[in-house]
Amino acid sequence: MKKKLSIVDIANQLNVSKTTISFILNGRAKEKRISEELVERVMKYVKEVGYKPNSLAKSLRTGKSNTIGLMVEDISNPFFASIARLIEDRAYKNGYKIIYCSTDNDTHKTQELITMFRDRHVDGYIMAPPEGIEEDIIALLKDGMPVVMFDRHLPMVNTDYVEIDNLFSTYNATRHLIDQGYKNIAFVTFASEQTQMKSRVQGYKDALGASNLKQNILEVVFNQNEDLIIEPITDFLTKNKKLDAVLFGTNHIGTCGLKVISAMELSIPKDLAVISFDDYDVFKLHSPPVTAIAQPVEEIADNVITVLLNKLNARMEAQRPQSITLKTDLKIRKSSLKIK
Amino acid sequence: MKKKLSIVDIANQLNVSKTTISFILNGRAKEKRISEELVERVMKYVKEVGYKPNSLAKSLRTGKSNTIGLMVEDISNPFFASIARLIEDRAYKNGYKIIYCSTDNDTHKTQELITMFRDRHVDGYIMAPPEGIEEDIIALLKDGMPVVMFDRHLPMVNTDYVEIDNLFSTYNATRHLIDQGYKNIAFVTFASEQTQMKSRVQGYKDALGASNLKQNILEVVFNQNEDLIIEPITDFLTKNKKLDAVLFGTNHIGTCGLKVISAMELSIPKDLAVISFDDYDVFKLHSPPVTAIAQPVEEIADNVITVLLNKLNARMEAQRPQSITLKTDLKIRKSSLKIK
DNA sequence: GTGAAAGCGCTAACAC
DNA sequence: GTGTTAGCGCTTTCAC
Repeated sequence: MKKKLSIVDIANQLNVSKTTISFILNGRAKEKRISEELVERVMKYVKEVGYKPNSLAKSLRTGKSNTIGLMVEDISNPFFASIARLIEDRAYKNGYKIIYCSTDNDTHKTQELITMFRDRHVDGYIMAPPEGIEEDIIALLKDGMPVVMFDRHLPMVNTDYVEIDNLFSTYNATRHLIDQGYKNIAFVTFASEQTQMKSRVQGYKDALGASNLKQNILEVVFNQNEDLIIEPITDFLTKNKKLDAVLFGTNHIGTCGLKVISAMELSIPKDLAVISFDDYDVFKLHSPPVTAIAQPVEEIADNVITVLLNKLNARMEAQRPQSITLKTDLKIRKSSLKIK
Repeated sequence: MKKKLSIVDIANQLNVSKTTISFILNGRAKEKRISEELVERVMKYVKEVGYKPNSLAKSLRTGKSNTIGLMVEDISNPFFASIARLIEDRAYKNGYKIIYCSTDNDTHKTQELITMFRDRHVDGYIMAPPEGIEEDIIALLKDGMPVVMFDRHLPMVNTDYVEIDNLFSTYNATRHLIDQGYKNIAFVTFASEQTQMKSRVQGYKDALGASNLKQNILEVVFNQNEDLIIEPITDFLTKNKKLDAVLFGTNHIGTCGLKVISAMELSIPKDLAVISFDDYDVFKLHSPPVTAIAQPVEEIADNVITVLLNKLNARMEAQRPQSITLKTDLKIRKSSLKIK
């Protein structure tokens, strides 16, 4: 177990002061007019012995940790998992590490996690915030921490966010069902005040309203336990036999919905047409393939990290918060077509 | 933006030395025989002003960061995502944070990531190691870092790992196909020397051998790009028309395989019976539902973190590395039954 | 151009 | 029982 060497060891070995080494290592040699020859000698030696600065000490001194805190609803949800993956890649490429956690949409848990992140001195925050966390975020911002939200935002909090056009997404999907001739269209969503869910409901309502159709909305609770989602949907579909189409507000609800439909032995789209939010393997491979509102995950991740890196690099000039809205893509498949 | 207070501020405010504060905060009051009255006064004040010790300084001093490095193949793969989620929960509950990354099974990338983790002074490593990383892990172990592997292990590296009984899993699945009357059973796997993949192939071979059946193995390359998996499978299935069953060696291959089968308009199980590794929504919801080898993800995560925490807490006594092997569960569904 | 030294906030050996 | 003090390894001001 070779002892870790420090900047002092290097300095002693080379008969130079540690200040000089520090300057050279931080690329400030030119600025400090350190001789090229010395720079080269130091660099060579450093590489030779494989010296790595202690990032902890560096962070303690500079107050920067080169770490980004990422908070998603649930890392095992495919939407968040892919976003996390893409953000991870981009962050590492820019010298940042990611610490992540799943909030479960739980305000209290999220508060604790924010505290943990603060403790660890993360340089910036990326999050899909749960409800009721406004105060904590505002406190963060007040202390000068960059925060970028995605998937949803908090109307009372003035910070950057990247979202999709939720309203148009469901409006468009609902219109598609109407155009196909469906008349009793249901919408299943989480009971939630989150912006994205509210817009999704609104888009659905708007589309129905424009055609004078009746609303059928089911709200389920957000929960890790699938049974708590499956049960109310089963109930709902059993009681509303007239429904001829259903739009699921999230991928998780969509997956659960498909399980219910399969258990009830309903035929898609003959008995019930289906559209779900988020496009992924379960929907693509389903028989029949399920029409889905595809979110541009790569674009979302790209935008999120770009916005955050900008803020991180330009801490000085407090720029105006940006809000970015991206388009979704309705992937039309058999599950939503009308059978003649 | 209120200035962060330090232990010195507390000490001054209370007219006590910072050592005393430190002892009290670290629960060593009893041991140091500090008066209960003082302890109470300090605790009360600390809570009142919301003082939080600077964990960076603490880490610098103690050499402990309370961080665990988690390396998976790909965080967006549902198997790894669920494991990560479970490990995350358990780790947080025990006061550890997780830094994670996806290795892409790329040795070079993994080396860089290990370096990053070392830089950040993680206390322990959890990883599903790619091939060729033996040296780096051995170096880690030599420096006294706890490393726990899962999903696979490195035969040349003597450290703890948690795995499933891969050999029996595929043996059993293959036997099931044979019992159903299938005779031309293929196995699709990643071209890999990793222990888990080798055992999976072996299990398949053993089962066939016992029944004197011919092997049909397709090896595809590990790649993020699905097309590079879909294409060879398409090719393979097109060229081997006699096949009547196929066993997919991982969930990702299984998903790709289903896409191919769907594109080729083969009927499951009439034209081709199917079994895949890993049980998740895509397989459960498929029509017909796909027989799958279910890994006990919770058990895996539990064991991994338990083993690691043990090592972390008992750094002194170098215990013998443990290897834990868990059982899988073959979920038999329609896709592998013989149609009469 | 280079070096000495202060200090980031904390812990722990040692002194009293 | 409590306080003094020496670092952990680094950056950066200021002096030469």
